[in-house]
Amino acid sequence: MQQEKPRRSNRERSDTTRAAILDAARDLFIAKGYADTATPDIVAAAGLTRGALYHHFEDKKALFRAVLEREAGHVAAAIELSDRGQGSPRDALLTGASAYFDAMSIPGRVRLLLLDGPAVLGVAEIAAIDAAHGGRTLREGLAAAMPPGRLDGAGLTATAVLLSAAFDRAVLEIDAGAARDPYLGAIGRLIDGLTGR
Amino acid sequence: MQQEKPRRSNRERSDTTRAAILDAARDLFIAKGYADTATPDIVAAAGLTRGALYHHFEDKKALFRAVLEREAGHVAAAIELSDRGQGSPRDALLTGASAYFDAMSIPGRVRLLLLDGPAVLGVAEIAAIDAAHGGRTLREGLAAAMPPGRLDGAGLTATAVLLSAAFDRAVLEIDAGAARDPYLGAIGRLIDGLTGR
DNA sequence: CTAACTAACATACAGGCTGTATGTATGCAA
DNA sequence: TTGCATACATACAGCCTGTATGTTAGTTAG
Repeated sequence: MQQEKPRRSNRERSDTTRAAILDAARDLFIAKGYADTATPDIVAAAGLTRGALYHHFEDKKALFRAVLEREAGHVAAAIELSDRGQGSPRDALLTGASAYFDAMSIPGRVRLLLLDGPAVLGVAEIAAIDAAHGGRTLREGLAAAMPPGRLDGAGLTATAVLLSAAFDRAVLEIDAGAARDPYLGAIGRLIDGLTGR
Repeated sequence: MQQEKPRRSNRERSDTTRAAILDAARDLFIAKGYADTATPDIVAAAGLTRGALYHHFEDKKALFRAVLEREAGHVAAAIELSDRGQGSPRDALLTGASAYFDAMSIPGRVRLLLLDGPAVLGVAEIAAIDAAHGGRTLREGLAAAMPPGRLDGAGLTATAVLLSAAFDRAVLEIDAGAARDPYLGAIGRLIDGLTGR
């Protein structure tokens, strides 16, 4: 019974352990929240020790940030993918909202991105994270759907931000057990009201 | 130099120390956040020891909850107070929004009620807290301002929840340094769109 | 090919924090 | 005034984070 020596390159080793730590951390952050998740538990779940964690990440918060960035990337990719529809600007907004609902219905994403994220990293950093992953789309979609010339840049930005907040709250409520249809309907009413029916 | 013996009743002692702990905790939770605030620091600021804290509160989270409830009460009271205007339902909504903006501009309230609160206590408990302090008003105000019969109960509730989310995000942005006017304007546009101009 | 260096971990340690258990003094009630 | 309960203070155990140090394996210079 000769043991198979892995003989992997350093790069491979780093990548796999990094991924293992990220996966385990994600699961535990989702299950118990950031504060109640201990680094010994994370590395135990990944079959490693805390030495590996602190070799790859500066501290627990940096690990959390890495988990969030990966998750935000997945959400952005899912929305991007659904963007092929070329209906009216109004329909494009509703399609995007629906895709956002779908993407955020993956268990744990609400907690990661909308609850623990802002509290642990602060609003500025969270805004930076999902701005880096395509936060422009909503503002542009809204600009396309609004009657032109009625809104200056600041007004448009503020409106897009508030609409995004409505999206977030909707997925929060749905995640907490609320029905999806009333919130998708309410989003539609908000959009229709803004774009002038 | 005879020392003046306080000779206070037990009830008095409890009330003052409870208040002292709540005050000190509020200041530190605001300044450093819930997670980075240590109970030794809280009681040191209050001139007491941890024994007093754990005598009056079950644990750190319960203390935080008590701080939040007091703060939510102040916000609700401020809004209630501004509610005397009996203009159109639409104006009443905008007046309420403005009052909410004012109330939440007290430093630290955004962090307490909108960032740390949901993350530490969970959305359900936060919802319960500000439902207990008059969360009905927005739904009722919206019902009065909307054209009647166009919305069932679930739709109205969802719309009110999303509008409330927009309020929250607006004060978050303003708290983070954004200008107030664009957001008050955006709120107005949302309301006008919902109520059919 | 090998010696030196470095990356990728594991192990050990120091400080701090939370929650609890225990001790003490003061108000209160019989 | 005697006994009990309330309002604290003090002491302790366990856990967690971040760092410092040790060890093994991969990489590179000569």
